[in-house]
Amino acid sequence: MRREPPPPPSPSREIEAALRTGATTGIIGYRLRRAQLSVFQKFLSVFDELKLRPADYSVLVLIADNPGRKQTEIAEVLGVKRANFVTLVHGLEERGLVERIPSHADKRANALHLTAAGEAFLAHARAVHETMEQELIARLGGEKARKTLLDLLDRLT
Amino acid sequence: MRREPPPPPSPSREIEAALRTGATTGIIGYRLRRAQLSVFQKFLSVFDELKLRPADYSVLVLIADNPGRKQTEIAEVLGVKRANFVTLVHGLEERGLVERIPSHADKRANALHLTAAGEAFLAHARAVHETMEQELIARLGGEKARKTLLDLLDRLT
DNA sequence: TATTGTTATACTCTATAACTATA
DNA sequence: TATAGTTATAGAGTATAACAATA
Repeated sequence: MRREPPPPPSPSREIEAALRTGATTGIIGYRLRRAQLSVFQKFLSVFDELKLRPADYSVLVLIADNPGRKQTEIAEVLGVKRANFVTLVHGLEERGLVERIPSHADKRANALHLTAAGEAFLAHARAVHETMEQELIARLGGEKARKTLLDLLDRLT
Repeated sequence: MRREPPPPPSPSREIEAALRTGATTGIIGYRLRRAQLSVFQKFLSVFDELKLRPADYSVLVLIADNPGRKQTEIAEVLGVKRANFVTLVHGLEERGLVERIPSHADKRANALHLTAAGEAFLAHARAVHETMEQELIARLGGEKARKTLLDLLDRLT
């Protein structure tokens, strides 16, 4: 049985230790940012093959669960400006995953739907995501820990 | 006693409800991002008068607790590229908060210190931050909840 | 008048390459 | 050769203003 090689002592480790102790221990925003960046980095590497960014995935999920909604509605829920949402949804449309169907009830609006290809693609993406999610849950220490985390995060939002 | 006016039912609320239930309930990364953005937004509004961004504050705290370190060391711990750290620390230097003292041990390096003005400024900033932190802790439900959150976040990092 | 989608634009943050002066 | 600081630059993400078509 091989031992893990010990990490080399480096100045940055000393400083990191200092950052994590003493007067700076309780910086919630800082720890939140580091954790979020770490999870997003994981997401990017896992979804690299699918060419899906976090925003793309959330848009696909939201359209799938709420078909026929206007661009403005989907964008608002995700906290994306409608001006920036245009580029996002056009990219998904060019890949044949999303359809922008002109609404006959309101000729200004586009109703968003997934294509058949989009549904199939999302099914695969959801499976990939579920695997990642299970790994995160394992790291947290189980389902109960996940629920605790989401509850605490909601109180900050 | 007046009742709060009920929030108007809007399409976005319906969609948000859909997002928070069903198949998309457990997206840890999404919830993490929303909470982080919310806390950073709070930070920006609270520190607007001090013209301090989150990265600025963390740099000041780190220099104060680890005086004499090189730029590269501080930058690395914070996850900032040393190229981008230059602009950051120069800004703090122009405001008279930080000194870049050429190291005589290594003529390539700058040793970072806070000026007297920087120390005073940081003392004030720390007080402001502590107030914000206490508010976050209250929202979480107390010290124990904060400890639980930081522990869970560490497992994701 | 207000809203939907859109374009244009700008600002911040982040990432890489390349240079200089030292080591 | 490698490292510290620096400059230049490019790419995301995000913000606002303004326009045409429609409500």
